[in-house]
Amino acid sequence: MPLDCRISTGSTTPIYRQLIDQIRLVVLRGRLTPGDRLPSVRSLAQRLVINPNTVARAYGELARDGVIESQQGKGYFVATKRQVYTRAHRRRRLAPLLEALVSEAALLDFSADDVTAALQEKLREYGLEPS
Amino acid sequence: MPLDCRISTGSTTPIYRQLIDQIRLVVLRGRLTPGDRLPSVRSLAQRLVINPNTVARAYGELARDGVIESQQGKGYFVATKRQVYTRAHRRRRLAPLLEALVSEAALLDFSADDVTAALQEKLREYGLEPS
Amino acid sequence: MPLDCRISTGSTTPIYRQLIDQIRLVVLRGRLTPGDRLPSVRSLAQRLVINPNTVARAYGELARDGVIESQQGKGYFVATKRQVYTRAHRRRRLAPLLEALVSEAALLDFSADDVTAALQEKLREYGLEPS
Amino acid sequence: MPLDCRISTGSTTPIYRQLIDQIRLVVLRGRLTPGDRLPSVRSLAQRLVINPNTVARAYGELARDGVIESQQGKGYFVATKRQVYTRAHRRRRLAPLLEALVSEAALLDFSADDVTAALQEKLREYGLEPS
DNA sequence: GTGGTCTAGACCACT
DNA sequence: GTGGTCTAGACCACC
Repeated sequence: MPLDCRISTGSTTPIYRQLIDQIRLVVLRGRLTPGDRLPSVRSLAQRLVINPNTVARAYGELARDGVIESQQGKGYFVATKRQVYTRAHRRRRLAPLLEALVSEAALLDFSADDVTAALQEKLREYGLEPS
Repeated sequence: MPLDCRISTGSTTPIYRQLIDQIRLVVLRGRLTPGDRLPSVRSLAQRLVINPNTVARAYGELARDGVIESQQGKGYFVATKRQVYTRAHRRRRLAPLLEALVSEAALLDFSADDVTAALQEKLREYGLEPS
Repeated sequence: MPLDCRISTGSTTPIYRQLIDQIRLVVLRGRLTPGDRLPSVRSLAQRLVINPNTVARAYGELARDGVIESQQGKGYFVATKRQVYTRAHRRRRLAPLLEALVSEAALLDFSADDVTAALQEKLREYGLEPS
Repeated sequence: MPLDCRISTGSTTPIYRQLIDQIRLVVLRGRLTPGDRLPSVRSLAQRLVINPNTVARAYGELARDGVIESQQGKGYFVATKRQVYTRAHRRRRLAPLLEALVSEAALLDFSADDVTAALQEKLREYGLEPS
């Protein structure tokens, strides 16, 4: 049972973004490993009852980011070389979100402990446990 | 030395948003206190070499949020009554930012400890110390 | 003790407006009756510690509206002919405020009973009792 | 027949405010339901013969208030989750409008009964019947 | 095609 | 002088 995605058409985040995020997570969690084949554009589109172009776009962007690779005529596969981001790159991507969170928290007069506690809870939700 | 703002026109975050964030912080830090007058729309625009409409938009949104107040023909002033929010309201406003942070952190394969450490650092930057 | 006004300089409503409203009310309530003399511009300004121009402006607008009358060299007096507004005029002035109230109440999902009850309370605050 | 708005350019209330009020009402009355698409900024501007920026401003403020939501590249849609306010919050938002109404009514020498009757009428106009 | 931002400049009302 | 509104037109990002 490879890749069970759940799409909500009513959401404000576009479908192709939902696909991208879910596939990235599936790969990250190791439920699909390097070399595994993804469902074909058409089959996934049919299963999720969405436009094949939308799936194609998600696959395309994932390929551009090096998460998956296309093999002409065969389909898309999880990339063999795992994407390695530099520490700096990863921090740079996280920074604005961290900034937004803390700035809003400060404005709302949350204490440092409140924010930290809320973060722990949300991390657990995402399966990220402290060591 | 009233309200030294720094605007980067090259940034992806729009100018009016940069203004809003900086003014919110200045008020939060107490460098401008209730009743203090802000620079006039036109003078600030001239100083930052941006369009007065852009400043007006930032001021307008801050006023809608209750951070500052306008007095016709006199200018903008830091709001006298500080906004009071309910616990539920505050959590509801923080939630999407927390969600965005952790979801991106998971995608980037950060450990729970990494995120927590980064949060602590940013909290300190904002003057929020753990008790 | 004629005309005890209370001015709040911190308020967002300009001082001259506060003066106008308070004097209108005092006349309306009959605490100053037609022919009564108002404090001189300079004495009232001194008492309230505000700019004489502000008092002059308030008096001027009240005179323009026919609430008070100036007698050259003698001072300002409550108008002898009481302003008579037509029913239509008065309703026209109240209408937009009524519209604003009910429209916001509807948006906030208040019941008709809630709004009516809140109105009764506020009317009592202003000394307007139902017959 | 989607969203018939009527704009009066002669009115003292700004166009963008008229738009906001009318759209709020249309949503409230259920003539547009959650998920429904609003006319595009440019098409509505063209239809009403006003500047697109004016429509954009109205849409933008409605979005900030959570009445509608924007989906990049797709358009504006009636918000799916209806805003939930606390009792205290709702009363706080209604208070200044109530104050304005009663204060003006007192100034115009309306009786408590007059104001109450006028309120009942307007409430009925908005479909709010007393229980 | 859609919304989002910014500029330039005009006119008004208020103080 | 101040803020408030509106117009005209440009450029970008996203879908």
